[in-house]
Amino acid sequence: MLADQDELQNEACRRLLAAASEEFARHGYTSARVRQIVDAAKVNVAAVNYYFGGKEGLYRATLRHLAGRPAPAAKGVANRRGRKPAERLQRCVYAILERFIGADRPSPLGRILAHEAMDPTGNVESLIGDTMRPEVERIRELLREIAGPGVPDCKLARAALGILGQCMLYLYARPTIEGLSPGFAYGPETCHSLAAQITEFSLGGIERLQRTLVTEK
Amino acid sequence: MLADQDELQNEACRRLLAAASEEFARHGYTSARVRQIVDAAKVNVAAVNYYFGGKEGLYRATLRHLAGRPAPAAKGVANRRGRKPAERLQRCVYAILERFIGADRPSPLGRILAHEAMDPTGNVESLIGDTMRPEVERIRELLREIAGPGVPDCKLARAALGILGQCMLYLYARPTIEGLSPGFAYGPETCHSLAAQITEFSLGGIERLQRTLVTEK
DNA sequence: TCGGGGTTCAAACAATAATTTGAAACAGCT
DNA sequence: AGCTGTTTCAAATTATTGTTTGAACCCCGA
Repeated sequence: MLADQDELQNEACRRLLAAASEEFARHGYTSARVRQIVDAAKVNVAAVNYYFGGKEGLYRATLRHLAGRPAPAAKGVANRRGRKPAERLQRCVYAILERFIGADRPSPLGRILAHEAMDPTGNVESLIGDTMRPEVERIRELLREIAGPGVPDCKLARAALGILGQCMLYLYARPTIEGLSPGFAYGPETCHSLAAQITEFSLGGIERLQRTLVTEK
Repeated sequence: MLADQDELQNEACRRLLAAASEEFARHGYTSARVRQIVDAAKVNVAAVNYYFGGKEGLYRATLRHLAGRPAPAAKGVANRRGRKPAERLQRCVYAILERFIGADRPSPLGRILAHEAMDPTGNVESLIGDTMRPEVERIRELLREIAGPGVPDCKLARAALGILGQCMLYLYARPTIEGLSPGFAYGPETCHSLAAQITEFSLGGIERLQRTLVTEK
């Protein structure tokens, strides 16, 4: 069995990881079939045991491999000072969409995490938290900046989750959405226009939160 | 094998369907184990074949059983005239939350549909559309009523999906959310306060859509 | 009491899927 | 070429899971 850092040295390993990403993304850990993976990877069945020690080992390696690479739009971009908070929010939303939904094709990591969220295997409890939490935190900071100190923390937290929810819908329910609104198509432009729409919508939501707060007082 | 309408006549069938709902909801069709189901139902393994002709038959029966019952908050309530559109929207959102997320405990139908959305088995293509589409349609009509004729249809459609997305997050990602914000707890009150928050937020979003449209012109 | 439909049961069975194995192929080195 | 360690392969093995079987059971009417 290979050491962790050797995972990509080998051609067979690389194809195996690529195929595994696809299969696990489509079906989740339990429903994924190693036969399917090795066929797609054009590799013998024994290879997964030889290199990764079994299905679960391959799963863990896949997770490491996918989560290891940094988010497509790095932190710095969205956080750069000197931009309006609204614009930073939009960049942040775009980054989430790109990372979890995928700009050109569905993001394997996103789908795997979605499966895990629905039906945890125990292999990623921390991973989910570690990859999601920063996103939510960043949004919440931005919202705080936009909304000012008046809006209570709990409402802001839920608003942040709401934004995340709007993004995640396009990850979780892609087949459903495509069936539901035939005009809707996932394409390279989708991420941008979605980010714009979600941001706009959410800014309005925040404004209204502020206003109703004032009214209540 | 029993005819469809006899599914509930029998004590064993009832327990079987109840247990199946739970198991399929937790893990989805493929990952669900019939042994798990029959154990929980305190019924012999052979029963599922005897009564339903197999795992898939049981799955279909479960779906019929769950989807057959009308939505907890019937159509009429949300659509009653003489209320402000905003209030009707909130009732509509609440109905969705209650139906798919569940007021007291997670809704099995919701979770099964979520699994299907992620990884379709082909047993419910129509069911998903049939249960989701009316909700989205209703929301879109309400939004049209609220937003007036100025906002283009496509933006309204996405806004409706966005609202649905905010709701669905709490269905899909329940374990994640609970892990992410420890203060958050699902309880009987959750549906109401969530509905209020989501509605408020979304009304703001719509307002802003109107305003930016005007500005653009 | 008897007999027969409907139901339950433990055990056998079949099908699917993961893992292991031992031999063969390969690459690099002397 | 001959040796050595690594990788690949088809086939065998084991594990898990869904399905079937045939006997036992139960209830009810003749």
